Amino acid sequence: MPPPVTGDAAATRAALLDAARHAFTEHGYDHAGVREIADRAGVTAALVNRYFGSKLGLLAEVVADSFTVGDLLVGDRSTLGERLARYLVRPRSNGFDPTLLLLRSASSPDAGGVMRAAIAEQAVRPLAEWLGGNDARERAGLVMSVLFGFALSRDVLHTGPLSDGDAETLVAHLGPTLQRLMDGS
Amino acid sequence: MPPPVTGDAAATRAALLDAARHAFTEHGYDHAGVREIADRAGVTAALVNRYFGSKLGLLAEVVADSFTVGDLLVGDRSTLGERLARYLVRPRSNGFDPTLLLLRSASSPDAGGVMRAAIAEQAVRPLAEWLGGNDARERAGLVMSVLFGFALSRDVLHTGPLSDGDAETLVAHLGPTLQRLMDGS
DNA sequence: GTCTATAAATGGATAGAC
DNA sequence: GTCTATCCATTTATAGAC
Repeated sequence: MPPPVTGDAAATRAALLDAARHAFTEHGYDHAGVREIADRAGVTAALVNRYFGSKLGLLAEVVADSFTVGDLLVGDRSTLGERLARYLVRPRSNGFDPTLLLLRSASSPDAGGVMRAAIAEQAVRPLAEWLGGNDARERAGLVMSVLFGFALSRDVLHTGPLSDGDAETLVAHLGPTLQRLMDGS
Repeated sequence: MPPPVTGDAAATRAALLDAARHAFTEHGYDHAGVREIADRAGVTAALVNRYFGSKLGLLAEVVADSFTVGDLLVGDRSTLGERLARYLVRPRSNGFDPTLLLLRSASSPDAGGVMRAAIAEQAVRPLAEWLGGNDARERAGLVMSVLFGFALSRDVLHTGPLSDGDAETLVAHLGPTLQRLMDGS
């Protein structure tokens, strides 16, 4: 429900992108309709096709730069495990969340390919290079799988102990798990 | 493509259940059509409603006992981590796979509730009781999240290092990770 | 630039014949 | 018991008016 924009193509495009980020996060690609997205942006569905060609084109633009992990790879390396764990157990926001968007769209026949490519190029590969050492690609893949698995269990499957449990307890178990995977020990 | 069964209600029901297990595994609940399921069973779609009330009723019967973890919890506890890791990295079968069915159906608005309940009752809770000790529920939830995360990354996201990588390398990292989570150390 | 109207396809469910 | 025919809702995409 951003203020309805009228007459400005760039602003309308941006409003549609923002609405799509929210809708794809909330419902996943398949269950977010172009009508709902257009409504949130204050326009009609025809403009999705006009500006992005198709619903899939809209998704492609959304995920083009949504999964970069650069922000997480700063600071002391020996404490990254704990920092990742704290990032994981943070309260869910109700807006745009790339991880949730991924989990809820990955099994879509239409969106699957786009999502897979984005994760491989924007997350796993850069993390493997940053980690370095033996089995860097395998370790990077495993680290990402732990992040995805936790988010899936907590926010999609609503596994009680992970969504309601004590945050510090979870960090105490998750932090060392991630740190060891990254250190390769 | 089981041999088309005719005239026997029990056999037809069983054939539909088996076809549904395969179709839901392969495409997920939303993208497996009742027509496809009926075709695989050698009958027409009307019989799905006749025997299961609705497509969702068919799913409910499929998942009623599909996620029990009893089979995995046998043998020496100190080596369960490695055994779970070997189970995880096994070659994918092309038939019924409860984990894959879960991952591909969990974000469905229709099927989500059924899947969540099944995982909580058939997997997380029994595992927590089996583990015991401090933070048993949290540790059980985390163990399951690692299993799901790996399967998701390997079989849905097709993360290269996990699907193509050396099995022993993956077991060497995954085994201790799971063992420590279960031991709580 | 944006909208209305509609095309075209899909998918779950039901009625009734056999 | 099983099938055929049909209904009804939904969704993306397009044509053309304003």
